[in-house]
Amino acid sequence: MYVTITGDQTTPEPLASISSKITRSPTAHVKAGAHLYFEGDRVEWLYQIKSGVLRLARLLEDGRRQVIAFGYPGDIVGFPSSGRHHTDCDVLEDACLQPYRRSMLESGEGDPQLHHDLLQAALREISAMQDHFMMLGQKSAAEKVASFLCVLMQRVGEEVAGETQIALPMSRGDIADFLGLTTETVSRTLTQLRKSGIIDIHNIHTVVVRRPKALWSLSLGERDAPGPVRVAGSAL
Amino acid sequence: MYVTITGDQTTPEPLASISSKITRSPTAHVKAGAHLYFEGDRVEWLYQIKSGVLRLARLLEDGRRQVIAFGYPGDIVGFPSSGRHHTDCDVLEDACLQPYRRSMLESGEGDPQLHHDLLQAALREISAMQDHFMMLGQKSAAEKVASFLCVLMQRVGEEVAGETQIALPMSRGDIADFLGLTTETVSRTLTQLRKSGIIDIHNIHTVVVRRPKALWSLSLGERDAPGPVRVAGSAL
DNA sequence: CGGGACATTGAGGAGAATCAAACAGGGTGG
DNA sequence: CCACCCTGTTTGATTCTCCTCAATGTCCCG
Repeated sequence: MYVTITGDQTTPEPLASISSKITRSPTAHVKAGAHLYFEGDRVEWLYQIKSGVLRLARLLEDGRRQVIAFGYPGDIVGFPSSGRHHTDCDVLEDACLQPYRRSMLESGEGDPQLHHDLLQAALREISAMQDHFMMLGQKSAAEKVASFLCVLMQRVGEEVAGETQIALPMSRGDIADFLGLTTETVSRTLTQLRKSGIIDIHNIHTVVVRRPKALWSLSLGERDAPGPVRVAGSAL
Repeated sequence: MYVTITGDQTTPEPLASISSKITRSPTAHVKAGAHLYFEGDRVEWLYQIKSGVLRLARLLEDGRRQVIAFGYPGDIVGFPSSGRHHTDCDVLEDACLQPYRRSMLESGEGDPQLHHDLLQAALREISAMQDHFMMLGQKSAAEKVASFLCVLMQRVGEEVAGETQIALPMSRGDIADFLGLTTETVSRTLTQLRKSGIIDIHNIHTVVVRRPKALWSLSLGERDAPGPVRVAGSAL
């Protein structure tokens, strides 16, 4: 999952509908905390995520870390470069994965449809990463956090009592390293969104979007938030 | 071309050696200022750059721009997403391009070798973009500019009188929008590199690297620059 | 109940953006 | 051929966003 909010309403990351009927390996179940692979490992399998959440990250020797992407249902992870993994990947939330042999992507003998689908997934990946560049390079902290929440809302938001609820299985530090911010800035920004009545923080790992339009506006860098301000209770 | 300086000495972006013998279209020559395609255009062709420099960019409606990549010899541009271009592309320096039909990437009928090479290029693209994330999200202005110059040095540096000369066909604004900085910051950073004797600015479009090791150190965020400081003349 | 990891909040400062002004350089027209 | 202009670059002054450092708070798990 990348941050692909760019202004147009298009959803550039539709679920990859892999349509292979044959040579399907049994799905793998992995537990939170497990590592799928490390940078430099030889690539044997790609995985399509059926459920759960993964984290892909890259490290600099001085300790700085970039979270490259979060893997959500529908995403495919493990694209090889020169036959090797280029990120670390571990599990944030118990996941169910559909493995595909690397050869299905690179040669596709025996299943042209699967080969085609995996290739299309790689091309969508490139396009989504380009949008993510825009976010990393040009957006302010508030826009980044708002964009991040918007994407999650679209991808995995759950309707609860007429409002959209978002699970955040990752830590604030993960979000920070994903958006190019610090833990403190992410935390402060979320607090501000809460105080302005745009979101509600049910608990550390669950937020509720109260004013989706305002969140969307913020993600695009618009100053004023549309819609009525419904701050319940708080006299701040 | 992406900024792929991550600490290890590996060169993650070797020239793609497309080895097709058949169905080769004649090369196309395009002049500086020309547009190859726009965001949203239907993709008919991919291009491998034989000479010259291209610029790939994406715009936000409020005017902000992200330069996604510069296209240098060896690079392939035009990867489709849902059959369409996802960036604008224009020519910074007169270029010679080898076109490949989109179908050669997506189905590859008739030339499996070409199909394979284009796919590998797409996978290398993903990997290079991941490194670029690291740069955009985690590096300081000085590190970004130094990293940028290091990559250019490797890719297109010319040995002139024992020193490496780099051509910069793009504007400071282009560099800024590529690195997630402003024109002024890029300019100031280059000036600082000049004053510290690491580079020389022959003219606006040509810099000479005087102390490659120091530039490399800076790109990794190391405080002190190794090697003797040979500031000729200037008493600053 | 206590400990540890993570999150929030605060104060202060650094780095980059912004605003503004001078500067260079290349092309055009007189 | 030169003066002028236009665009892009450099430099300076100032502002402000976000980072850093530090303290406090909260939640989960043994």
